[in-house]
Amino acid sequence: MSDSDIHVPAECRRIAPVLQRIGDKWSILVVMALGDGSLRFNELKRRVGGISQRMLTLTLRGLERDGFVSRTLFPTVPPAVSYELTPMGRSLLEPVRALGLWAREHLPAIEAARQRFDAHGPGTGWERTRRDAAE
Amino acid sequence: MSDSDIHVPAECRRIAPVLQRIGDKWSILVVMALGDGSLRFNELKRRVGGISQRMLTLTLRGLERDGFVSRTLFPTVPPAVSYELTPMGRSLLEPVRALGLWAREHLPAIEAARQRFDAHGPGTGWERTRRDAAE
DNA sequence: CCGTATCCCTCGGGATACTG
DNA sequence: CAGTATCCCGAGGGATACGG
Repeated sequence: MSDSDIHVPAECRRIAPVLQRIGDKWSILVVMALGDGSLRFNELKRRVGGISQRMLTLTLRGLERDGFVSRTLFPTVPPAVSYELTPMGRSLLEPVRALGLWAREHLPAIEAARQRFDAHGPGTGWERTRRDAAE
Repeated sequence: MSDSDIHVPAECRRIAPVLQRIGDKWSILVVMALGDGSLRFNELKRRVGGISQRMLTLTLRGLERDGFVSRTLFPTVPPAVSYELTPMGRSLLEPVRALGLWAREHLPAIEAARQRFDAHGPGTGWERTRRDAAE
């Protein structure tokens, strides 16, 4: 299977679920928060900011299930739990950070495009009409 | 603003929306389908496969609004419309493809992790318990 | 401290039918 | 061909309360 197979529909369908996992509301935030090292549940909650207890739990379970995050329980009283990225989780960090850098670099352009689109409505911006049907 | 600012909460919050745009159910599929060149509406629909007419329209509008895709109308009868990636859309393709390669490379590991997790339940896999509270 | 359980509401998104 | 309009359902996710 060559690298150029990526654009084949069948290939796209296989990677799409992964993209959506990463693209869900909280996963990347949690993964990036764990990028600097292990964190306990409530530390993580504060770091991410805005996430509900329920969603942090669900997100962590999902990431743990997929092998991105490891969970370590210290059976003390009160109990302590620390989360940390697995090797695979850390390797995920690289392409995700690349996308992050891209996003940061192009955010102004995106917002500008939105304003053009919303202001002048569909019809300006990158929208065009060809009087000639030839390409 | 340095590169290391990526892990700062405020920075993450800014890139998260972009990640979610890309991570929605159809956007990447459409962007990747357009990676090879411009396509007309129904060509695109067939290429992506499984997308409803409604969702293709909505996805394209979103991508157009954000400046990823340009729409060109040929006022013939019946009308023809072709979609193609803008320069920014093409530049997005790079980090997305990087993530795609990562996904393909690690998909087996992810699926294996899932089976461990689902079979033996939470408790095996990367789950651990520390009898000593020290780290 | 670290969750699980429940309620509830919004939004994504599929199916279908209709227009220029 | 390339959409728009309508209906409708299930998943996503917040708020809150409770348990070990």
